[in-house]
Amino acid sequence: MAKRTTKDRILDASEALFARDGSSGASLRAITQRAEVNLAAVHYHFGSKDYLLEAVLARRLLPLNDERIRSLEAYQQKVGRKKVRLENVIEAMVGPALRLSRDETKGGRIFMRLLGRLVLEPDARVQKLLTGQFETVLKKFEPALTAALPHLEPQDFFWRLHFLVGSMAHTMADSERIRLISGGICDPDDTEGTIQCLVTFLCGGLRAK
Amino acid sequence: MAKRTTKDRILDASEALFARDGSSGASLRAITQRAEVNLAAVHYHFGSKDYLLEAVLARRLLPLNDERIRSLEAYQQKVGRKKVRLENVIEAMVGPALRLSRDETKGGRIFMRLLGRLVLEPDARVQKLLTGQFETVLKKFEPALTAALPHLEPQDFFWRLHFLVGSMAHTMADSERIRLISGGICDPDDTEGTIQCLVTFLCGGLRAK
DNA sequence: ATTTAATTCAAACGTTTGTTTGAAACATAC
DNA sequence: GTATGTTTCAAACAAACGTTTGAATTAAAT
Repeated sequence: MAKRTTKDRILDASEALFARDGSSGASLRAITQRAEVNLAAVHYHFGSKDYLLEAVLARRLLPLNDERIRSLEAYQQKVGRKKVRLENVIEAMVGPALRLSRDETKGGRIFMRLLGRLVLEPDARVQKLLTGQFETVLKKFEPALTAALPHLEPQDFFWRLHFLVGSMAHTMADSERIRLISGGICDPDDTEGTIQCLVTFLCGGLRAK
Repeated sequence: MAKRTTKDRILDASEALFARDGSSGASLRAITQRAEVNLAAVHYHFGSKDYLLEAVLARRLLPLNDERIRSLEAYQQKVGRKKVRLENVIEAMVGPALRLSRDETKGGRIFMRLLGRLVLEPDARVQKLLTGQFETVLKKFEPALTAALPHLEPQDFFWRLHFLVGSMAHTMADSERIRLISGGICDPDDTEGTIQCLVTFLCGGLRAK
């Protein structure tokens, strides 16, 4: 049995506490205590609290965006020169993200909550990392999206993309509230059902009017 | 000229700094310095940092939800027994919120950024306040929404409401990113245009399939 | 076994944190 | 003008913060 290294234990504990208490609310003492690791280990392995946060993000985000792009390219290869279906493009975009948000072995809800919090944090380094990641994905998806939505003006196109991101982020980050407000009718643990429901909604909105 | 009281100055400064730095990232010293007020004034007027945050929220949220409910009731009175149009119901829900988010005399973007951050903060008192507010609004809107969307299963109904909240919250909280990713094509300062664009998208999504 | 590098540890550093205190300043009433 | 209640102020409190240090420990290499 491969034992978890000090570095991984710190990353796991940081992810959980940054998500719960915010990047300034979570203290290194609380993190190292949870990780059962010496306080100074953070600075030894990561350099500072800020670099630690970056490492927590990178560990999940880089594989996620790889997966998105791989999904899209796989679909594009499959359809060849035929017309792309909007549903499939959207699925390639939100599917991997939502699956990650429900995969507890990879941070799951915890990481998504953290991500949701960081989006509104104006820290320069964090913002650069996040928008950089998003732009990489957008660049890859834009041709397929415009091909599937030829009637949309550029202005509406970007606005609706913006709304899409909002729905997706909210669904990924806050998975228990839906259970509450629906009185138990909706089950966020049904990942594939949630994805399909979201894709339907988004495609309806993107195609509107 | 009515001069701003100490209490108001503290509320304004808190709103700005809580939004920028988070509820734990913003220190009372930074707040009182910005408000040009003595440090102890916070505890004299509000009791503690936590109660201060509550006061910042209540100042904006209570009037907003009053306005939403008033908008809906005004529309319901106008149409009488005739069939309600989905667009108008959604407008009554997201319109006041988005207008508030663009009204710089009432906190505007600053308050919305704060709100967006707090939604994911699991602090018990804050959560109770926020979900309580949302449930009040939902109770009022639910009949009109189900009337305008009779074909929707309860499960889909709540999921799509959830997606709606996500798009709305994201649009309110993060008004500059859209300018960036659209390369300047979209203008978040055009409040009514943004509202119409959002309402169209949401209604398309709500009606989908 | 000895040397070298990598990692862990307890303790302390100087700041900054939220909160409290008691006196000073102000306003309002008699 | 004296008295009363409200608001402001500078100063201090203990606690928690991120970070640094140098020795102790472990692992790897020779």
